[in-house]
Amino acid sequence: MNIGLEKYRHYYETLIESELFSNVTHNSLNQLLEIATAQNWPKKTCILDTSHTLYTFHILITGKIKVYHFDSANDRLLTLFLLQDNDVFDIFSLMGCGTHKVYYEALENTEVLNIPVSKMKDWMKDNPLVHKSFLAYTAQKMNILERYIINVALEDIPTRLARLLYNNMDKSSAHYQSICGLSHVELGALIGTTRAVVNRHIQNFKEEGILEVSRKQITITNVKLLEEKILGKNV
Amino acid sequence: MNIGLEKYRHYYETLIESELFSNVTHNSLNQLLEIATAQNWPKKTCILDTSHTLYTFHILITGKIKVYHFDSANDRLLTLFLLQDNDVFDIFSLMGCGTHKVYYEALENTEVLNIPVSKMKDWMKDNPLVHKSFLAYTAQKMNILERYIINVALEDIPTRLARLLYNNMDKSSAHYQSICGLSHVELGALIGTTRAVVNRHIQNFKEEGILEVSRKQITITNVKLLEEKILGKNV
DNA sequence: CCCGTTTTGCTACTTAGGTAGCATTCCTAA
DNA sequence: TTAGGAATGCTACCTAAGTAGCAAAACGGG
Repeated sequence: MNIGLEKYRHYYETLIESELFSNVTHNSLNQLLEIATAQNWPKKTCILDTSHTLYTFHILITGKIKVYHFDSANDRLLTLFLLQDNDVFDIFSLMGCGTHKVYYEALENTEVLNIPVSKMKDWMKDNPLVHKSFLAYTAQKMNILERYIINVALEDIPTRLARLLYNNMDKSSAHYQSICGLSHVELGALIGTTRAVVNRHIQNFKEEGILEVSRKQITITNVKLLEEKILGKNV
Repeated sequence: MNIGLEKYRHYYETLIESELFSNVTHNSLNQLLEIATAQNWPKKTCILDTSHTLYTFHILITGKIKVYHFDSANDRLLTLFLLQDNDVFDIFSLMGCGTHKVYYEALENTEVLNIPVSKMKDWMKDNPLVHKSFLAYTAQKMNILERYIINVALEDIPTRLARLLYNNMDKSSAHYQSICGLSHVELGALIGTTRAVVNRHIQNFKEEGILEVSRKQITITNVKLLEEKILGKNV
């Protein structure tokens, strides 16, 4: 990797903390960084070429990336994952599962490491232990998907919306701000509906005193009521 | 394993053909069979105790098992997977992901191998290469889930139903029978709806000349029309 | 062979959610 | 500073899908 020592150290520190590379030797990690190139994806960068991730494996260092599917029949997006620090993509290309039709978009300024898939495969062959942590990682993602599908198939939109807000609530701050910076279109894509419907229910929540809104900003004012939305009215 | 030589050989032959154990030595495979106990699950056997799979890992030899979630709020089932030969469950318990709330039901007479999770973990430690094939296996399952969620979130029920029938169509036989032996309730659970709605659309398909029905038996009479249902009316 | 259970078919009703369209507010880049 | 584009709020409408309930048909164990 052709970069300054500081940057290099930054990447190294990030990877060493990742569970994916926890049982990799100092030496191997350096070898990984050797075959990687760093890249900056400014906010709104889109990867619409589905074959791109077929040949390049990515490690997300900082930032946020949306993985989504586009359905041309009814012109709608569905966000499958929000990737953050230490996420990697795409596992499928390492397995030779063939293309899967997903697109990527940077929701924030994002730093990624690029690694040619063939070289990544070689590196993994030299470091067979990583398969175990990659397996754990994949299982975790699969668990998220499983809950996702249960929500979409069996729960109504108020419940799904409430859960989305609840899970992304910043409990540390006193303000309980949730999913800052996402428009109603993005919220809709995250729960499998349209912006109009999201807006409708946000207005309802507002009337019920659950939250307050300003532009691209939702503040939960009554957490207890929000929890009730999720648990169902009978609880 | 305390069984006759023939049975043992049967299990051995089954496992050796599985992609999951393709790069395992003869010796290791025998060790695996040593710690396993065979069990027969008659049709309709249910595993409703979610902690069961937390302590016992299973390899499906022959038969068919439904993995499903139950939603008490609206009294509905959602089938997440149909497991067949050489499937294993549950990967999550090997990863220590904690319980995930799914139930199991044998849809046919089913032969499984039972292996205590702790012993399975030990065995995997001795055979680190299997992590790679388990990773590939999990990725494959995840891919199925991804398509599942896209279908449920973005497509209407006629399309989902058509796809289900199409994917399970027995193209080898001249009769194009689909998902034999499943009731409308089961079909509903497979696409995230209720039996009444499934029946409604099956009647529509029948009127359109796509299929014919008899009890627990659907025969596709016009594959081309069925394909059009999936691709959308504009194609 | 018969009785109870399961499966299926169908009617009628209700409603959540999708759609179209427009006006207002807010932001930002030229 | 301003023009154009996002983002939001809201109305009205429509339809797919969920629900309840019932009856006929088919099955299967005793």
